[in-house]
Amino acid sequence: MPATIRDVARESGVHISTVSRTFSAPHLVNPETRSRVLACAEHLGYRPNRAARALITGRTHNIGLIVADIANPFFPPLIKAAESQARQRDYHIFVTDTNEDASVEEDLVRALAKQVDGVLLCSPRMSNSLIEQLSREVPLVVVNRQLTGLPTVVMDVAQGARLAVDHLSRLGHRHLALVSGPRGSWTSREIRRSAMSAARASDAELTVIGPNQPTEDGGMAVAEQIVRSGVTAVLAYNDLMAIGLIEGLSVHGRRVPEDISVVGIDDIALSRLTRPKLTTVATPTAAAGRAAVDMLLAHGDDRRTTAQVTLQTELVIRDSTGPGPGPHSHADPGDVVAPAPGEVASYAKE
Amino acid sequence: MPATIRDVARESGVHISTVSRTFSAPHLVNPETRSRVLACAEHLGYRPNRAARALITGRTHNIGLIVADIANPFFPPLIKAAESQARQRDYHIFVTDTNEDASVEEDLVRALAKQVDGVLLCSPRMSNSLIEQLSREVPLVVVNRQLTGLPTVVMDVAQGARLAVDHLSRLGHRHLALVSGPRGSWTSREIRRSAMSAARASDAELTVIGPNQPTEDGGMAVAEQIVRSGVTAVLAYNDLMAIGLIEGLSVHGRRVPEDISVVGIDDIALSRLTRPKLTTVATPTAAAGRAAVDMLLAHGDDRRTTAQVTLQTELVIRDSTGPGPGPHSHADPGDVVAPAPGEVASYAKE
DNA sequence: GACAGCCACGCAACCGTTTGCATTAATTGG
DNA sequence: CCAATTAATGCAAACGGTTGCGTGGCTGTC
Repeated sequence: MPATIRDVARESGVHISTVSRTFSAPHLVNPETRSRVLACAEHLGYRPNRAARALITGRTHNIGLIVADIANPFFPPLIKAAESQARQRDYHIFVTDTNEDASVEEDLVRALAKQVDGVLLCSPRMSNSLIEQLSREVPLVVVNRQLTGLPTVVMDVAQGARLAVDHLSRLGHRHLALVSGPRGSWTSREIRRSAMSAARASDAELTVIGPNQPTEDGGMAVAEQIVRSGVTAVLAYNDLMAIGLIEGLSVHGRRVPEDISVVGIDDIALSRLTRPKLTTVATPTAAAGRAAVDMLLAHGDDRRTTAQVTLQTELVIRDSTGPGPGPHSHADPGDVVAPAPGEVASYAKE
Repeated sequence: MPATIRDVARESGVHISTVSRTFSAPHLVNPETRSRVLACAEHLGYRPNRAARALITGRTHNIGLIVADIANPFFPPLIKAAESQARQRDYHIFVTDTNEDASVEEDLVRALAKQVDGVLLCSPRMSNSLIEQLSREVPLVVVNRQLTGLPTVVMDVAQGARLAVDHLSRLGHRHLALVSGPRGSWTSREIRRSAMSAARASDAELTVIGPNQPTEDGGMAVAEQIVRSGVTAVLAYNDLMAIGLIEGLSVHGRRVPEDISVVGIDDIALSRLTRPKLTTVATPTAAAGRAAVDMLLAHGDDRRTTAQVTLQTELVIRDSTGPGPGPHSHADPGDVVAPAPGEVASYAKE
């Protein structure tokens, strides 16, 4: 039913190869002929069939994007940024969702492999070795996990976690808890590692609780443990969990930040709208989406370029953190000064 | 590089057509041969090339899904449901985002048309006539807009708006405002129509404010107008706006629900987590996603089946609505009883 | 024992494009 | 004025599958 290249060729009295060239190599065809062909194409409503083109060129002009959970507000800005970046280069994005299930990731990559030119793997839960194996079947860019030998883009969550712990300890909190994320998350391990060393450096105690589901419910579910543990400040794996946790704490009669301080990570739009407004570590998700697309499209066919991008994070101090029972540390001249509420403390990329 | 059907044929000593049949029509090939072919295919890591298959069968096994804004939490549950429904039938979903811009919708449909078997058009902002025109170029299922002659799935927001207005008027509110949605939204028109008639029926006054951007910012932006208008209760186009509005009202020193009651629409996950928890009209988004996929895949090639599905909505009463200045209407025996907070009032589909 | 029928499989055309090569016409240089 | 370029187009072989049709061998029937 839809017009094919042959219809256009017949209508404009040239060979199909000429029609093909008017679209894919216009400089090779006489301007006069070209405009005639274009007119016919327009008139017939002709649009090149991408499947057929893909068959011969080997490029589908599609990109796969696999995220753990579309419903997690962390991802949509990343997706939108990737989409608009891709669209600019005449690519389309295939978004899919694994429901936080490591075992479906593999299937999805394989299913996508044949109909895309590459896959953006965001926040993978599967093993490094499996990722490496898959990267031999289809070009891969990994987001939110560092992996040698593959192009990756990560947020500097270690820096963010350090900022958060420093902020809490400077407020006088000596007993902290870390509510960690899902099993298999590189980000969660990274946060844990960095938070522990930061706590040690400022002589605070850090209890790790997890792994947990990275959702509101996951945060709510640990509220009781937090209360029992007696800590006065919590760093959560992400904002969603922090928000769920605050809700759970209120059920147990604890107020934030008066009784317990809570810090999230991600700075999703929502964190500005809850009460109290959430103190959190802002991660540049849109930039990550753009970078990932750029990296995938950059190395045309040589798979050797394996750039590793690290994006910096910032601590955004809002209303969910307050003074703890310990002594405030008055900032020394040489010390990093905690910014006023609502402002932003950022460190340059190392 | 990747194995093709010919490699498998060579390795297993049969013709390519036999290999093809082992995958697309297994009953036509001898079980013994079949298992040999399957073994070779497995061994070579062969996976059929969907682009090539699409070329001859005319079916890509892909579905396009166009939404106004992925970052609006209303959509992710719909997307996830559509994805999982599609996956069950060996289809993939292409998600794209129009940034609430009517003019990019057309381009996206056309761009998708050639690489999908059909498009799910969610919450379109473009004109009916354009939709009809596009539906002749690619099978379309329209979600969140009623349109004769095309398969559609809509939520019964008219019913929802009526429930909301009745709820408010029963609480004693006589001056209501409707914060409407974006230009071009069928849902917004529908809500407006129904809310106005419900207000008239219960002798309340209804001020319409809009059109507005359907986001938190959009809600926040109308707070001042609401305050100036002197209304005591507001129905917002969606939860996001309701939440933004509540935030904006607090900036103007108004408390919800003590000073002003607010009702949202959608029942996004977030509406349970804000303070106060939002009273809202729950729309069955997941069911809509599933239904849309089913409808698209149902009518194989006959485009004549144009079922219209309407999904029922429910009023969920939480903490953002309270008594107004007017007299409470005590529920008559024959009246619909407002349910206890946290419960659900639902009407059967008409 | 010949014939109808069926089962498995091979053959080859086809889907809509791209692209290296051949062909023709027009242009340039010597 | 002819040979050598160059520009514009045609030709046909791919790309990786699917599918209608044909064929050979085997079984069962009378």
